[in-house]
Amino acid sequence: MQRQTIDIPKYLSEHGIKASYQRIRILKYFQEHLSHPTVNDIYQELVTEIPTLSKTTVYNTLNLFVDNNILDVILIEENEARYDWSMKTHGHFKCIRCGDLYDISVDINTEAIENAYGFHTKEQHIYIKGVCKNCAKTEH
Amino acid sequence: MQRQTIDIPKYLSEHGIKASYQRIRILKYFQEHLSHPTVNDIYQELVTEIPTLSKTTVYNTLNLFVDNNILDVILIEENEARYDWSMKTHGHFKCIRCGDLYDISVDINTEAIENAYGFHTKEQHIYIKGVCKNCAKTEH
DNA sequence: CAATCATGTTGTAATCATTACAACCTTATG
DNA sequence: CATAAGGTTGTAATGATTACAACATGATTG
Repeated sequence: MQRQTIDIPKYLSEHGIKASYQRIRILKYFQEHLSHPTVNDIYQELVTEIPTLSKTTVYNTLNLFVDNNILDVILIEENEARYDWSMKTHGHFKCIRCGDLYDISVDINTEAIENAYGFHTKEQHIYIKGVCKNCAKTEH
Repeated sequence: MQRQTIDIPKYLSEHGIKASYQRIRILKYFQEHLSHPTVNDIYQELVTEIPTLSKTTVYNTLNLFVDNNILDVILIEENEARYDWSMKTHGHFKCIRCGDLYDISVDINTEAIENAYGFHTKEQHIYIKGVCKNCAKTEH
C-alpha cells in the first residue's frame, strides 16, 4: 500500500477510529513527511495551522494510533519517543554524528527464535547506531 | 569471559575507571543478578547495605559504565532505561503479559547493511515483544 | 606526617517528556 | 432541538533523569 495514495478518513474508519479533524491532520503529517517525528515535531508544525491544538491531543492521538497498529513507537532516543508509519517491517539506523534517522531494510528470523524459545512474537524492533555515509566522508 | 570469575576492581582498571567502593558494588550487582535492572532496582537493593548511597551516584556510575562500554542501555520500556552487562551481542524479548525480560541469541548481518547503505556500525539493538512460553500456556 | 589537589559522592533543585483529570466543545441520534 | 457519547483542551501532577554545588575521600608531593 502506497502511503501517498491513502484516503485518510477511510483508512481511519477501517481501523475503527473516528476521523476527527485533528486525527486526520496528524496522520496526514506522516503522509507528507517521510520522517520519524517526535510529539513535539508534530505539534510545532501543526499548531501553526491549528492554533487551538493541544499537545495532549497529539499524545492522545499518537497513543490511539499505536494501539490500533497504525503507527509504531521507535525507542532509539534516550529521552523521547519517535513515531513511524511503518508499511512493512524494517529497522532504523541513527547516526551518532548528525543525529539523522534512516530506515533500513533488515529482517530477523523470528520463526527460528519462536521455535528455540517458545515465544509468540507480536513486534520486532531493530536499530543500529553508528556513523552514516555522509559523516564518514566529512571527517575521515 | 565468564561474568562470575571476573575480578571487578581489576576489570574496572582495565577499562580506565577508578575502582571506588560504590562502583565496585554496582558492577557486582550485575555479577550477582543475571537480570536487566533499572536504576531504581539497583538503588533499592544497594541502599539497604550502603545507607548513604545516592541515586545520583547510581546514575553517574551507570552512565560512566555505558560510556566505557561495560554496560549497554536497553530501551525496551517506554518510560525508563534498563541496563545490561552484555558479554556478547544478543537481543532481548519482553513478555507483554508477565513483563519479564529474556536474553535471546540473535544476530543480524551488519556487514550486508554496511555495504548496502555505507554505514559504519557502532552498536546494534534487537528487541522483540510478544508472549513468553509460560504465559502462552496458562491462558490458551 | 601534613598539605594540597584531583576525583568521587551526595542531596537538592531543576528539567523535560508524558499522563491524569476535569471542563468544554462537537457530533451523531432520536 | 435535546441528549448522550465521544473528542479536545489546558492545567496540574508524575516520574525519570540531569545540573550543580557542597562535602568527603584518596593519591601525591614536599
